[in-house]
Amino acid sequence: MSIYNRFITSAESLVTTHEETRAGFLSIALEKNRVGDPFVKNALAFKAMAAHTCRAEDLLNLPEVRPFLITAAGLSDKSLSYLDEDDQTMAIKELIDKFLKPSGEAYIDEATFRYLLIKGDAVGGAMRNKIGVLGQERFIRAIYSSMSVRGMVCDCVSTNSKYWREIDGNDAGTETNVKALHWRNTRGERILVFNSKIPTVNKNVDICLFSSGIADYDGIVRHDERAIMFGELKGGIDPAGADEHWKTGNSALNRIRESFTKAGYPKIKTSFIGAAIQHSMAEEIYKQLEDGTLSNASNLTNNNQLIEYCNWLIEL
Amino acid sequence: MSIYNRFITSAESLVTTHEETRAGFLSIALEKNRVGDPFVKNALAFKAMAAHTCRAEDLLNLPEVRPFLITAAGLSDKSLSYLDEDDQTMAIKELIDKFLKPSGEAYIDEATFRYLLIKGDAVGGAMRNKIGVLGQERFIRAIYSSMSVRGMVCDCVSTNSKYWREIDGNDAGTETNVKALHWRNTRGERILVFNSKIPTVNKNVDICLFSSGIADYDGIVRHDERAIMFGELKGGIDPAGADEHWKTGNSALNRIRESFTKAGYPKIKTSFIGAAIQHSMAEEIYKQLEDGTLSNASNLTNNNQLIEYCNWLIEL
DNA sequence: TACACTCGAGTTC
DNA sequence: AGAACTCGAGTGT
Repeated sequence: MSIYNRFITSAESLVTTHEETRAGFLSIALEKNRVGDPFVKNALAFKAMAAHTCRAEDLLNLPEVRPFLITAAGLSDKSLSYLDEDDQTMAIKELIDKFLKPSGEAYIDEATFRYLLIKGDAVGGAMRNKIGVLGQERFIRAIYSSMSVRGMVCDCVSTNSKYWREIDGNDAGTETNVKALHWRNTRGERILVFNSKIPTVNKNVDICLFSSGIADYDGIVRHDERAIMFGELKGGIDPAGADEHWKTGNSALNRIRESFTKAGYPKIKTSFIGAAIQHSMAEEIYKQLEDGTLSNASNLTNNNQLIEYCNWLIEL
Repeated sequence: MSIYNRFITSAESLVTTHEETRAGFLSIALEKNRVGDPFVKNALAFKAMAAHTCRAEDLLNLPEVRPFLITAAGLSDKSLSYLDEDDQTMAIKELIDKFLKPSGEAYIDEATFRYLLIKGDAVGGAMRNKIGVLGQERFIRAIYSSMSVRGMVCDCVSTNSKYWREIDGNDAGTETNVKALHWRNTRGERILVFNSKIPTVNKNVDICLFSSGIADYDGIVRHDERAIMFGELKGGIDPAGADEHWKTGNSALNRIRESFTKAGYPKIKTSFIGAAIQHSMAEEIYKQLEDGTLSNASNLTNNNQLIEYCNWLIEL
């Protein structure tokens, strides 16, 4: 089977360049500084609130700093879903006994420092979500760009709205908060839905293409017979995570194929877009493209490949 | 096909209990405090080193604080592999101009706070590695326990040594830094290797069982004909990560099966041990146990299941 | 030494 | 409310 994407000429052509990796890490650093800002402010606020206390134990009498202390005690917000009030109180007491008291007069600094260390992990988590969102936006800009060249009209519905509006690809920001896009190609109307739970798979899917008009958008994900293509999109640039996330994506794609085959639609198309692609996984992707397991793919950081992918997607 | 593990009576029996999840998150918090300690100390040391400076720019004249500033600028150690000296210097200058100067006299606190935020992400990373190691140790203790009941003798080679020594399962700490175990069962000698790259798969595998004596240990991973079973071990307890990591593990296991089938050994056994198992993935695991795709499995937090798994492993 | 392992910090559906 | 999405912070082979 020949590969649809003219810019995938070999497994190697899928691999991310060093320069793209570098650029990715630099932009992460910049963004991380911004995301961290509120926590720096919180730390300063805590210092002010605690300034009039004399000893570590006094902090227990300030209910307004309890959330701060819970964090300083090493508890992530995530963990709080599994811990009750007593667990949290116990953690705070441990913090005071094992770390704040021993630091003597510097107990406020000690608490502040520990708060920041723990919130640093939180900043990392928030960043990872943001990186994913930025990847989707990059993909959507490529779609607009491909459509713009053809003079196509595209409608959009946002994550935070129920109304469709026509997109002007030149407007800044139109790639943010996109829940779904709609357009018309030579074969009919198409709706591309992002991050949606597909009942047949019982899992969320990054990219979901259906044959549908806007009027049928509600509940379209239940119409297996209208489903055309599903795709996984991985926006991260870390080479160390590349194979890890490809393995996850590959399992997710297999679940999609198995579910749709079982539901009587074995011809469902699948595709993969990744920003971090390493040699070894590129070989696997290339093989899957050759044997038809994957219908298309692209390196998100390779514009030619990405636009070619979008051209294919739009005309599917 | 019937399931080897008597304590896997249904998909449900694989699912992790809330109490185990709670305990896991609590122990993460405790450990995180310990791992964070050195960074708190670094922060204090920086404050002392910078105390005699008057303005943010003065920090540029202190070469010994450059690594500290690189971190404060938002650059992870990981990212440094992709960034050159100039990139790093540029990041530091951004830090000074955008964050330190605007904070006026508080520039030392500002730098310290940002350092801690970034290192907090590092602490998180180190923790995740540690959690993985603790999972392996828990598994090894179960193996010792199972052997101890049978009065079996077990030899061990550490990650940091080339010499085998006999294990006394009652000695504390013998489960740490284990690279491989050796024992003899009714069918012959067995060596269980941890975290080893298997040439045939060209990937690292968590648990690798071979038919081999100690004398043949070197290079045993190249002997496909001696390979008996490969397993994935996931020590994390976060329910939110459970399906994610099962997908990864499932892909890894598929690669093992495919590689060994291609190499002429289609009967290679595979297994999965996970600490965080959710309902939906439990169904998939259970199905794979029923149809023989997986030879065995266990929830790492369920002692009956785990011991039963070890009994099976030891006698394979 | 390049490559791929560890896993949970967030968020969203 | 519960399940599963985002991805890179470490580490080791």
